Amino acid sequence: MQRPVKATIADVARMAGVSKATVSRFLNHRERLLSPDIAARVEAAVAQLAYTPSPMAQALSHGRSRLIGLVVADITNPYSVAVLRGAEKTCQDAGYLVMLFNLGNDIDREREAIDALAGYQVDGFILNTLGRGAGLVDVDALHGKPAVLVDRRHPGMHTDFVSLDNPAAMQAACGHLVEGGYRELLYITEPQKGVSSRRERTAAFGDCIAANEPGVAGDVFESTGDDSEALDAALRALHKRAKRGRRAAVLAGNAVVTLRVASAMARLGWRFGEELGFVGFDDPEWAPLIGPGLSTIAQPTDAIGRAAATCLIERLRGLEGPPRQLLLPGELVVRGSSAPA
Amino acid sequence: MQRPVKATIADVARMAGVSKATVSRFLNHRERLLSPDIAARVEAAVAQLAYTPSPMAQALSHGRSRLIGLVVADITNPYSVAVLRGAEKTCQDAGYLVMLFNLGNDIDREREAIDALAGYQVDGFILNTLGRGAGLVDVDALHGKPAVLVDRRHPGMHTDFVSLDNPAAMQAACGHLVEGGYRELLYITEPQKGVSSRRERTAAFGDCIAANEPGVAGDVFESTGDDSEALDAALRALHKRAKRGRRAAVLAGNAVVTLRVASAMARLGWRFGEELGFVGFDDPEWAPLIGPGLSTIAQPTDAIGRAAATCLIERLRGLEGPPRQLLLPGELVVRGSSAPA
DNA sequence: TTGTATGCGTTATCAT
DNA sequence: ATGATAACGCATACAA
Repeated sequence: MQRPVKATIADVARMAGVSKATVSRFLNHRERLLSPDIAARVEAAVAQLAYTPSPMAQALSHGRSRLIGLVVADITNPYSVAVLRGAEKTCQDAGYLVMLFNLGNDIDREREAIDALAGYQVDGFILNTLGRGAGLVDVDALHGKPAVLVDRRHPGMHTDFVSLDNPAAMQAACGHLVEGGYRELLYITEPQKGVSSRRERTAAFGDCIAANEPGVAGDVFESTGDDSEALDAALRALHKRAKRGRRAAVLAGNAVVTLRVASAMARLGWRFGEELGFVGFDDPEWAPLIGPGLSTIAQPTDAIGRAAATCLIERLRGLEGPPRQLLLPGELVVRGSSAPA
Repeated sequence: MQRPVKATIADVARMAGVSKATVSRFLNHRERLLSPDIAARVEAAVAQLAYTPSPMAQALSHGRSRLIGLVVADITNPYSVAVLRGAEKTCQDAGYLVMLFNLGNDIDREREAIDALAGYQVDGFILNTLGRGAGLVDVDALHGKPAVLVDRRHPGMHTDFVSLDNPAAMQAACGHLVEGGYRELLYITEPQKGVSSRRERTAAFGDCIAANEPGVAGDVFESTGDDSEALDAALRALHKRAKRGRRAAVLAGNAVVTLRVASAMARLGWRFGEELGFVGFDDPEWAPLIGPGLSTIAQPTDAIGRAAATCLIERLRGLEGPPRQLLLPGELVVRGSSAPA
């Protein structure tokens, strides 16, 4: 005796003895008066049939799908997942569903992702992609739909942008180390390529060093996943400089680099906070468990995701105006790895 | 001079000088002969206009959306994300897009998630949920669409099921510890409640102990996130038993528990492989970095995700037959935490 | 083989 | 205030 087929607007109309148009109006334009008795009848029918409009049909007709396309460069990245989580929740709460497209670090598929998502009439995009490469989207590849960029800017695409306040975060990290007596700093980042967040952090690191010269010296090392020898060598060189009476510390550009550095320290038999100080961007759950605990810059990932979704939804509701930038503050989490002398 | 509006089948038909039906046939039923010249004209028009059918319209008309609904209990869980990654990739490769719904551990929203997804006409479901609670879906809540369960079975819902081979994995872990000379085993799991995978692992642990009695003794402890004292006490009790000349080891039911145990060990000032041996389910990236390295049972998460998606897509292609079970083998990764005497 | 007409479930534009 | 009807973009019986 079950109704496996969902009730349609026609069913409701028939049961209420009115036209489909009336039912539609009841649902969408409650403000406009409809005679109370008719409204009551429609309401009853809707309740009885447990009627819910088909989002697909709505999308086809009215243009809006209540779908948001989320493109992420690499879902393996815990940062991306953390952001995704906040964004998805906010979308859900606002009645939007998320369509996910993972690029798997295939930088050239960005355009493909946008197009696939646009095919499903998504109302807007949240983009956490590299912002470079062959598949790079120009602003009008978005099919006229609004987008918000997360963590990484795209050259020439001026849309809303949400990210960590990289300069402030880097300054907090550097300041903390300098205060702790560290004088030789090495910033280790993934290859910058064109990725805006990496460049911003590296630039901010340079600014911090410049501001503390000549007492403090700094260097930058680009680490790739496949050359642990180079990383070890860089750490040894840093340590050698420390030997001349200047304490040395490493700054890691993200959690992936932090992991590499931790592995290198294990290989070298060194301890965080002893041979080398350490502060890393991102605050993974395992940071407290490595050696004396890793000091970190915790990103407000959840807030970033929520802000991105909120930003987009505001645009979908018609908010006009120039592109906005939301730069959220990071939080310095002090643990043993950056212990002062 | 750009065309911001996507070409429709009508545009193609007009340009080719044929009817929409002919275009549709050209796209969907290439096998049926259409006169070569007409086919050529349609093909040219399609290419020229860069025409792509609207999946939404197709879904509305033809019923199929090429959308797959993915419901996950908690996207914070790295296991879920790892599975999601494999599944999403396989779906993409098969031309399906993934709609994501995260329950955020709100066990009662499962039904809501299914309904929301079904509203968008998803062709099928991949479910990595708890399988209990008020919102539990019965088999016909799926609106007649196929589903595949991942990691957790649902009582009374017989659909395809993909998961780690829990008994074999537990046996490998226990066997390894017993061989290494460990005699007092403690299995620490999240509260089992009704979750099938937790129950299976606990049961398998019991079987392993039984098979090794009386030489080996085992106990089970349910750990919640908010009572570290209880966990510490359990570890102390275990260690006390070890003192009587029987080496003791902990088995952790998943990565979350592993993290809790590692914190506890740090609090107690104990070292893995010394005071207590250790093997944990799941192989997080940081496992090598905790103490002498944590021995683990690595789950083939990517393969599980791929298998789940493949399973579902086969059903979508019409595969009939009784529900299938895919039990994938785990891999014992030996590190320092389970060093023999 | 190809074209015409209809339906999928809604919303919106007209009348009434 | 309400109802008929035409889109929306596509697929498919049916007619030719």
